[in-house]
Amino acid sequence: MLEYIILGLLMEGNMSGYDMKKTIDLSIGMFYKASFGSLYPALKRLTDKEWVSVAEEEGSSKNKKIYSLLPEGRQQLLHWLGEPLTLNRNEFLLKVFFYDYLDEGTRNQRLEEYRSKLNQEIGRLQAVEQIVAGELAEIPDPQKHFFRVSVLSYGKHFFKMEKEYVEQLIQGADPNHENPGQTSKP
Amino acid sequence: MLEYIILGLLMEGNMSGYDMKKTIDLSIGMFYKASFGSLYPALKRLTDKEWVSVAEEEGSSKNKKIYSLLPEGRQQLLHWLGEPLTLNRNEFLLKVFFYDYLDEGTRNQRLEEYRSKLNQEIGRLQAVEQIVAGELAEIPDPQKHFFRVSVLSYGKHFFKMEKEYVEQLIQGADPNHENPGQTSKP
DNA sequence: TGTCACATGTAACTGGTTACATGATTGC
DNA sequence: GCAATCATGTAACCAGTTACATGTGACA
Repeated sequence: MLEYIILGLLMEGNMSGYDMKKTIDLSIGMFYKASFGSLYPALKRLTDKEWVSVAEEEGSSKNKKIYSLLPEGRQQLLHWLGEPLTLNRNEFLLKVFFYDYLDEGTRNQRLEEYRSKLNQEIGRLQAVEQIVAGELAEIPDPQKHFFRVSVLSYGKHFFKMEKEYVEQLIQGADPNHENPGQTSKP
Repeated sequence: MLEYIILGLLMEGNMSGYDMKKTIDLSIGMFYKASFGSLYPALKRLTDKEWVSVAEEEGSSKNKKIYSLLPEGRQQLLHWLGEPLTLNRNEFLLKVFFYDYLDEGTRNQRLEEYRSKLNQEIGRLQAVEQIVAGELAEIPDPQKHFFRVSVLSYGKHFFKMEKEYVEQLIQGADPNHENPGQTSKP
Protein backbone atom coordinates (compact mmCIF):
# COMPACT_ATOMS: atom_id res chain seq x y z
CA MET A 1 0.00 0.00 0.00
CA LEU A 2 2.67 2.46 1.11
CA GLU A 3 4.68 1.66 -2.02
CA TYR A 4 1.80 2.82 -4.22
CA ILE A 5 1.40 5.98 -2.17
CA ILE A 6 5.05 6.77 -2.81
CA LEU A 7 4.62 6.16 -6.54
CA GLY A 8 1.54 8.37 -6.52
CA LEU A 9 3.35 11.20 -4.79
CA LEU A 10 6.23 10.97 -7.25
CA MET A 11 3.78 11.52 -10.14
CA GLU A 12 3.65 15.18 -9.09
CA GLY A 13 7.42 15.54 -8.96
CA ASN A 14 10.63 14.31 -7.37
CA MET A 15 11.08 14.49 -3.66
CA SER A 16 12.91 13.11 -0.65
CA GLY A 17 11.67 10.59 1.89
CA TYR A 18 11.35 13.33 4.45
CA ASP A 19 9.19 15.38 2.08
CA MET A 20 6.99 12.37 1.43
CA LYS A 21 6.29 11.94 5.12
CA LYS A 22 5.27 15.57 5.41
CA THR A 23 3.11 15.41 2.30
CA ILE A 24 1.39 12.24 3.47
CA ASP A 25 0.67 13.72 6.90
CA LEU A 26 -0.83 16.85 5.37
CA SER A 27 -2.94 15.19 2.68
CA ILE A 28 -4.01 11.61 3.29
CA GLY A 29 -2.92 11.79 6.93
CA MET A 30 -6.52 11.57 7.99
CA PHE A 31 -6.80 7.95 6.91
CA TYR A 32 -3.22 6.86 6.40
CA LYS A 33 -0.32 7.09 8.82
CA ALA A 34 3.24 6.70 7.58
CA SER A 35 6.26 6.47 9.85
CA PHE A 36 9.92 6.77 8.85
CA GLY A 37 10.36 3.21 10.01
CA SER A 38 8.08 2.04 7.21
CA LEU A 39 8.85 4.75 4.68
CA TYR A 40 12.59 4.30 4.29
CA PRO A 41 12.48 0.51 3.92
CA ALA A 42 9.70 0.96 1.33
CA LEU A 43 11.91 3.37 -0.64
CA LYS A 44 14.71 0.81 -0.48
CA ARG A 45 12.42 -1.90 -1.88
CA LEU A 46 11.22 0.39 -4.66
CA THR A 47 14.75 1.30 -5.74
CA ASP A 48 15.77 -2.38 -5.61
CA LYS A 49 12.84 -3.23 -7.90
CA GLU A 50 13.83 -0.27 -10.10
CA TRP A 51 10.40 1.30 -9.87
CA VAL A 52 12.00 4.52 -8.66
CA SER A 53 15.50 5.94 -8.98
CA VAL A 54 17.46 7.85 -6.40
CA ALA A 55 19.90 10.75 -6.70
CA GLU A 56 22.13 12.13 -3.96
CA GLU A 57 21.60 15.87 -3.85
CA GLU A 58 25.06 17.46 -4.20
CA GLY A 59 24.36 21.18 -4.48
CA SER A 60 22.87 22.61 -1.30
CA SER A 61 23.27 20.07 1.46
CA LYS A 62 24.78 16.63 1.75
CA ASN A 63 22.99 13.44 2.78
CA LYS A 64 19.70 14.20 1.05
CA LYS A 65 18.25 11.75 -1.45
CA ILE A 66 15.83 12.78 -4.15
CA TYR A 67 13.63 10.03 -5.57
CA SER A 68 12.14 9.96 -9.09
CA LEU A 69 9.54 7.76 -10.72
CA LEU A 70 10.88 5.30 -13.32
CA PRO A 71 8.66 4.16 -16.24
CA GLU A 72 8.11 0.77 -14.61
CA GLY A 73 6.95 2.46 -11.40
CA ARG A 74 4.53 4.64 -13.29
CA GLN A 75 3.12 1.62 -15.10
CA GLN A 76 2.73 -0.30 -11.86
CA LEU A 77 0.92 2.62 -10.24
CA LEU A 78 -1.49 2.95 -13.15
CA HIS A 79 -2.14 -0.79 -13.14
CA TRP A 80 -2.94 -0.74 -9.43
CA LEU A 81 -5.14 2.33 -9.85
CA GLY A 82 -7.07 0.67 -12.68
CA GLU A 83 -8.01 -2.43 -10.68
CA PRO A 84 -11.60 -2.72 -9.44
CA LEU A 85 -12.39 -0.94 -6.18
CA THR A 86 -13.06 -3.20 -3.21
CA LEU A 87 -15.18 -2.51 -0.15
CA ASN A 88 -12.08 -1.52 1.78
CA ARG A 89 -12.35 2.03 2.97
CA ASN A 90 -8.66 2.90 3.03
CA GLU A 91 -7.83 1.42 -0.33
CA PHE A 92 -10.91 2.99 -1.88
CA LEU A 93 -10.03 6.43 -0.60
CA LEU A 94 -6.39 6.10 -1.49
CA LYS A 95 -7.16 5.12 -5.05
CA VAL A 96 -9.66 7.94 -5.42
CA PHE A 97 -6.99 10.33 -4.14
CA PHE A 98 -4.85 9.39 -7.15
CA TYR A 99 -7.72 9.03 -9.63
CA ASP A 100 -6.75 12.26 -11.40
CA TYR A 101 -4.00 10.17 -13.01
CA LEU A 102 -6.32 7.41 -14.23
CA ASP A 103 -7.98 7.56 -17.64
CA GLU A 104 -11.59 8.67 -17.57
CA GLY A 105 -12.96 5.43 -19.05
CA THR A 106 -11.58 3.03 -16.47
CA ARG A 107 -12.27 5.53 -13.74
CA ASN A 108 -15.96 5.83 -14.51
CA GLN A 109 -16.26 2.09 -14.85
CA ARG A 110 -14.67 1.52 -11.46
CA LEU A 111 -16.83 4.14 -9.79
CA GLU A 112 -20.01 2.67 -11.29
CA GLU A 113 -19.00 -0.81 -10.19
CA TYR A 114 -18.36 0.48 -6.73
CA ARG A 115 -21.69 2.22 -6.60
CA SER A 116 -23.53 -0.98 -7.41
CA LYS A 117 -21.50 -2.88 -4.81
CA LEU A 118 -22.60 -0.29 -2.26
CA ASN A 119 -26.23 -0.68 -3.30
CA GLN A 120 -25.98 -4.43 -2.86
CA GLU A 121 -24.41 -3.99 0.55
CA ILE A 122 -27.14 -1.56 1.63
CA GLY A 123 -29.78 -4.04 0.56
CA ARG A 124 -28.08 -6.86 2.41
CA LEU A 125 -27.85 -4.81 5.58
CA GLN A 126 -31.49 -3.81 5.37
CA ALA A 127 -32.43 -7.48 5.13
CA VAL A 128 -30.28 -8.32 8.16
CA GLU A 129 -31.81 -5.41 10.05
CA GLN A 130 -35.30 -6.77 9.44
CA ILE A 131 -34.36 -10.23 10.64
CA VAL A 132 -32.76 -8.80 13.76
CA ALA A 133 -35.79 -6.59 14.41
CA GLY A 134 -37.96 -9.70 14.25
CA GLU A 135 -35.76 -11.58 16.68
CA LEU A 136 -35.63 -8.58 18.98
CA ALA A 137 -39.43 -8.39 19.15
CA GLU A 138 -39.52 -11.84 20.73
CA ILE A 139 -37.19 -11.27 23.65
CA PRO A 140 -38.29 -9.67 26.94
CA ASP A 141 -36.06 -6.57 27.09
CA PRO A 142 -34.84 -5.48 23.65
CA GLN A 143 -33.47 -2.22 25.08
CA LYS A 144 -30.67 -4.27 26.63
CA HIS A 145 -29.24 -4.88 23.17
CA PHE A 146 -29.69 -1.36 21.88
CA PHE A 147 -26.02 -0.61 21.27
CA ARG A 148 -25.19 -4.04 19.92
CA VAL A 149 -27.95 -3.70 17.35
CA SER A 150 -27.05 -0.11 16.57
CA VAL A 151 -23.80 -1.03 14.84
CA LEU A 152 -25.90 -2.54 12.06
CA SER A 153 -27.48 0.84 11.57
CA TYR A 154 -23.98 2.36 11.53
CA GLY A 155 -23.11 0.05 8.64
CA LYS A 156 -26.12 1.23 6.69
CA HIS A 157 -25.41 4.89 7.43
CA PHE A 158 -21.82 4.36 6.35
CA PHE A 159 -22.59 2.74 3.04
CA LYS A 160 -25.24 5.33 2.26
CA MET A 161 -22.72 8.07 2.95
CA GLU A 162 -20.20 6.41 0.63
CA LYS A 163 -22.87 6.02 -2.00
CA GLU A 164 -23.66 9.74 -1.90
CA TYR A 165 -19.97 10.52 -2.15
CA VAL A 166 -19.42 8.19 -5.11
CA GLU A 167 -22.42 9.64 -6.90
CA GLN A 168 -21.00 13.09 -6.32
CA LEU A 169 -17.72 11.89 -7.84
CA ILE A 170 -19.43 10.42 -10.90
CA GLN A 171 -21.35 13.65 -11.42
CA GLY A 172 -18.55 16.06 -10.66
CA ALA A 173 -15.88 14.32 -12.72
CA ASP A 174 -18.02 14.73 -15.82
CA PRO A 175 -16.60 17.78 -17.65
CA ASN A 176 -20.01 18.43 -19.22
CA HIS A 177 -21.47 18.85 -15.81
CA GLU A 178 -22.37 22.41 -14.85
CA ASN A 179 -19.36 24.21 -13.44
CA PRO A 180 -20.43 26.90 -10.97
CA GLY A 181 -18.66 30.26 -11.18
CA GLN A 182 -16.78 29.35 -14.30
CA THR A 183 -17.52 28.51 -17.93
CA SER A 184 -16.27 25.08 -18.88
CA LYS A 185 -15.62 26.04 -22.51
CA PRO A 186 -14.05 29.51 -22.64
CA MET B 1 -7.97 -5.01 20.61
CA LEU B 2 -8.80 -8.66 19.94
CA GLU B 3 -8.31 -9.42 23.62
CA TYR B 4 -11.08 -6.98 24.54
CA ILE B 5 -13.36 -8.44 21.91
CA ILE B 6 -12.89 -11.85 23.48
CA LEU B 7 -13.68 -10.44 26.92
CA GLY B 8 -16.75 -8.73 25.49
CA LEU B 9 -18.02 -11.92 23.91
CA LEU B 10 -17.53 -13.83 27.14
CA MET B 11 -19.81 -11.35 28.95
CA GLU B 12 -22.75 -13.06 27.22
CA GLY B 13 -21.61 -16.53 28.22
CA ASN B 14 -18.84 -19.11 27.99
CA MET B 15 -17.70 -20.36 24.65
CA SER B 16 -14.88 -21.97 22.71
CA GLY B 17 -12.35 -20.26 20.45
CA TYR B 18 -14.07 -21.73 17.44
CA ASP B 19 -17.41 -20.26 18.56
CA MET B 20 -15.79 -16.88 19.06
CA LYS B 21 -14.53 -16.84 15.50
CA LYS B 22 -18.00 -17.58 14.19
CA THR B 23 -19.62 -15.00 16.43
CA ILE B 24 -17.12 -12.33 15.42
CA ASP B 25 -17.60 -13.06 11.71
CA LEU B 26 -21.37 -12.82 12.05
CA SER B 27 -21.53 -9.70 14.20
CA ILE B 28 -18.62 -7.30 14.01
CA GLY B 29 -17.22 -9.09 10.93
CA MET B 30 -18.04 -6.04 8.87
CA PHE B 31 -15.30 -3.99 10.48
CA TYR B 32 -13.17 -6.55 12.29
CA LYS B 33 -11.56 -9.68 10.91
CA ALA B 34 -10.30 -12.36 13.26
CA SER B 35 -8.27 -15.37 12.16
CA PHE B 36 -7.48 -18.48 14.17
CA GLY B 37 -3.85 -17.54 13.93
CA SER B 38 -4.52 -14.47 16.04
CA LEU B 39 -7.40 -15.81 18.11
CA TYR B 40 -5.76 -18.81 19.72
CA PRO B 41 -2.58 -16.97 20.78
CA ALA B 42 -4.80 -14.21 22.23
CA LEU B 43 -6.70 -16.79 24.27
CA LYS B 44 -3.39 -18.15 25.50
CA ARG B 45 -2.28 -14.67 26.60
CA LEU B 46 -5.60 -14.07 28.37
CA THR B 47 -5.43 -17.34 30.29
CA ASP B 48 -1.79 -16.64 31.23
CA LYS B 49 -2.83 -13.23 32.59
CA GLU B 50 -5.75 -14.96 34.36
CA TRP B 51 -8.33 -12.70 32.79
CA VAL B 52 -10.19 -15.76 31.53
CA SER B 53 -10.22 -19.36 32.64
CA VAL B 54 -10.39 -22.43 30.47
CA ALA B 55 -12.14 -25.78 30.98
CA GLU B 56 -11.68 -28.89 28.89
CA GLU B 57 -15.12 -30.07 27.94
CA GLU B 58 -15.37 -33.68 29.10
CA GLY B 59 -18.99 -34.63 28.53
CA SER B 60 -19.88 -34.68 24.84
CA SER B 61 -16.63 -34.45 22.84
CA LYS B 62 -12.96 -34.30 23.65
CA ASN B 63 -10.50 -31.59 22.61
CA LYS B 64 -12.86 -28.69 23.06
CA LYS B 65 -11.99 -25.84 25.38
CA ILE B 66 -14.62 -23.62 26.94
CA TYR B 67 -13.44 -20.21 28.10
CA SER B 68 -15.02 -18.17 30.90
CA LEU B 69 -14.56 -14.60 32.04
CA LEU B 70 -12.72 -14.17 35.36
CA PRO B 71 -13.44 -11.14 37.61
CA GLU B 72 -10.17 -9.49 36.56
CA GLY B 73 -11.09 -9.87 32.89
CA ARG B 74 -14.49 -8.36 33.47
CA GLN B 75 -12.94 -5.42 35.30
CA GLN B 76 -10.40 -4.86 32.54
CA LEU B 77 -13.11 -4.90 29.90
CA LEU B 78 -15.21 -2.36 31.78
CA HIS B 79 -12.18 -0.15 32.32
CA TRP B 80 -11.36 -0.23 28.59
CA LEU B 81 -15.00 0.44 27.69
CA GLY B 82 -15.13 3.42 30.04
CA GLU B 83 -12.15 5.20 28.51
CA PRO B 84 -12.83 8.22 26.30
CA LEU B 85 -13.67 7.47 22.67
CA THR B 86 -11.01 8.42 20.16
CA LEU B 87 -11.45 9.37 16.52
CA ASN B 88 -10.55 5.84 15.51
CA ARG B 89 -13.37 4.25 13.60
CA ASN B 90 -12.74 0.64 14.53
CA GLU B 91 -12.21 1.26 18.20
CA PHE B 92 -15.21 3.57 18.36
CA LEU B 93 -17.49 1.03 16.76
CA LEU B 94 -16.12 -1.84 18.80
CA LYS B 95 -16.68 -0.02 22.05
CA VAL B 96 -20.19 1.00 21.05
CA PHE B 97 -20.88 -2.63 20.22
CA PHE B 98 -20.22 -3.49 23.87
CA TYR B 99 -21.74 -0.33 25.34
CA ASP B 100 -24.76 -2.23 26.65
CA TYR B 101 -22.42 -3.39 29.42
CA LEU B 102 -21.23 0.09 30.39
CA ASP B 103 -23.05 2.17 32.99
CA GLU B 104 -25.35 4.82 31.60
CA GLY B 105 -23.49 7.75 33.17
CA THR B 106 -20.06 7.09 31.69
CA ARG B 107 -21.65 6.03 28.43
CA ASN B 108 -23.53 9.29 27.94
CA GLN B 109 -20.47 11.28 28.91
CA ARG B 110 -18.32 9.45 26.37
CA LEU B 111 -20.89 9.85 23.63
CA GLU B 112 -21.25 13.57 24.31
CA GLU B 113 -17.48 14.02 24.30
CA TYR B 114 -17.27 12.17 21.03
CA ARG B 115 -20.01 14.29 19.51
CA SER B 116 -18.13 17.47 20.35
CA LYS B 117 -14.91 16.01 18.93
CA LEU B 118 -16.78 15.32 15.72
CA ASN B 119 -18.10 18.87 15.62
CA GLN B 120 -14.60 20.22 16.05
CA GLU B 121 -13.34 17.97 13.29
CA ILE B 122 -16.11 19.04 10.93
CA GLY B 123 -15.25 22.68 11.61
CA ARG B 124 -11.57 22.04 10.98
CA LEU B 125 -12.28 20.30 7.70
CA GLN B 126 -14.55 23.10 6.56
CA ALA B 127 -11.75 25.58 7.22
CA VAL B 128 -9.29 23.46 5.26
CA GLU B 129 -11.80 23.14 2.44
CA GLN B 130 -12.07 26.91 2.19
CA ILE B 131 -8.31 27.37 2.06
CA VAL B 132 -8.00 24.70 -0.62
CA ALA B 133 -10.85 26.26 -2.61
CA GLY B 134 -8.98 29.57 -2.52
CA GLU B 135 -5.75 27.99 -3.71
CA LEU B 136 -7.60 26.09 -6.40
CA ALA B 137 -9.13 29.28 -7.77
CA GLU B 138 -5.65 30.59 -8.57
CA ILE B 139 -4.38 27.72 -10.68
CA PRO B 140 -5.16 27.30 -14.41
CA ASP B 141 -6.99 23.94 -14.46
CA PRO B 142 -8.57 23.09 -11.11
CA GLN B 143 -10.48 20.17 -12.64
CA LYS B 144 -7.16 18.31 -12.81
CA HIS B 145 -7.20 18.02 -9.03
CA PHE B 146 -10.83 17.14 -8.68
CA PHE B 147 -10.32 13.71 -7.11
CA ARG B 148 -7.45 14.76 -4.90
CA VAL B 149 -9.57 17.53 -3.45
CA SER B 150 -12.64 15.33 -3.17
CA VAL B 151 -11.16 13.22 -0.36
CA LEU B 152 -11.50 16.28 1.86
CA SER B 153 -15.19 16.27 1.14
CA TYR B 154 -15.24 12.56 1.97
CA GLY B 155 -13.82 13.40 5.37
CA LYS B 156 -16.58 15.91 6.00
CA HIS B 157 -19.28 13.50 4.79
CA PHE B 158 -17.83 10.84 7.03
CA PHE B 159 -17.76 12.90 10.19
CA LYS B 160 -21.25 14.23 9.56
CA MET B 161 -22.49 10.68 9.16
CA GLU B 162 -20.84 9.67 12.44
CA LYS B 163 -22.32 12.71 14.12
CA GLU B 164 -25.82 11.73 13.04
CA TYR B 165 -25.22 8.21 14.28
CA VAL B 166 -23.92 9.36 17.65
CA GLU B 167 -26.86 11.70 18.08
CA GLN B 168 -29.17 8.83 17.31
CA LEU B 169 -27.37 6.80 19.99
CA ILE B 170 -27.69 9.56 22.59
CA GLN B 171 -31.39 9.91 21.86
CA GLY B 172 -32.22 6.24 21.53
CA ALA B 173 -30.36 5.09 24.62
CA ASP B 174 -32.48 7.39 26.75
CA PRO B 175 -35.16 5.15 28.32
CA ASN B 176 -37.53 8.13 28.57
CA HIS B 177 -37.38 8.50 24.86
CA GLU B 178 -40.55 7.47 23.03
CA ASN B 179 -40.56 3.77 22.44
CA PRO B 180 -42.61 2.92 19.35
CA GLY B 181 -44.93 -0.07 19.58
CA GLN B 182 -44.31 -0.61 23.25
CA THR B 183 -44.97 1.12 26.56
CA SER B 184 -41.78 1.82 28.49
CA LYS B 185 -43.52 1.63 31.88
CA PRO B 186 -45.96 -1.28 31.85
C1' DT C 1 25.68 27.97 21.95
C1' DG C 2 21.73 25.75 22.20
C1' DT C 3 17.64 24.31 20.12
C1' DC C 4 14.72 23.37 16.37
C1' DA C 5 13.71 21.51 11.89
C1' DC C 6 15.85 18.83 8.36
C1' DA C 7 17.34 14.24 7.06
C1' DT C 8 18.34 9.19 7.01
C1' DG C 9 18.52 4.92 8.82
C1' DT C 10 18.28 0.47 11.87
C1' DA C 11 16.80 -2.92 15.57
C1' DA C 12 13.51 -4.79 18.53
C1' DC C 13 9.09 -5.55 18.90
C1' DT C 14 3.99 -6.10 17.83
C1' DG C 15 0.11 -7.84 15.91
C1' DG C 16 -1.41 -9.63 12.58
C1' DT C 17 -1.87 -13.20 8.11
C1' DT C 18 -1.49 -17.57 5.47
C1' DA C 19 -0.70 -22.06 5.19
C1' DC C 20 -0.03 -26.15 7.20
C1' DA C 21 -0.75 -30.17 10.51
C1' DT C 22 -3.78 -32.82 13.10
C1' DG C 23 -7.65 -35.12 14.61
C1' DA C 24 -12.73 -35.85 16.25
C1' DT C 25 -17.68 -35.87 15.11
C1' DT C 26 -21.77 -35.67 12.25
C1' DG C 27 -24.67 -36.88 8.48
C1' DC C 28 -25.51 -39.01 4.21
C1' DG D 1 -16.77 -44.93 3.89
C1' DC D 2 -16.34 -40.20 2.82
C1' DA D 3 -17.13 -35.37 2.89
C1' DA D 4 -18.14 -31.47 5.63
C1' DT D 5 -17.65 -29.11 9.63
C1' DC D 6 -16.04 -28.83 14.20
C1' DA D 7 -11.86 -27.86 16.76
C1' DT D 8 -7.11 -26.57 18.09
C1' DG D 9 -2.75 -25.27 17.29
C1' DT D 10 1.99 -23.77 15.18
C1' DA D 11 5.55 -21.82 11.96
C1' DA D 12 6.91 -18.77 8.50
C1' DC D 13 6.13 -14.58 7.07
C1' DC D 14 4.83 -9.57 6.63
C1' DA D 15 3.95 -4.76 7.44
C1' DG D 16 3.97 -1.87 10.48
C1' DT D 17 5.41 0.84 15.05
C1' DT D 18 8.55 2.79 18.56
C1' DA D 19 12.70 4.08 20.00
C1' DC D 20 17.14 4.83 19.21
C1' DA D 21 21.45 6.50 16.73
C1' DT D 22 23.44 9.85 13.96
C1' DG D 23 24.46 13.94 11.74
C1' DT D 24 23.52 18.77 9.22
C1' DG D 25 21.93 23.60 8.70
C1' DA D 26 19.52 27.79 10.26
C1' DC D 27 18.77 31.17 13.36
C1' DA D 28 18.11 33.67 17.77
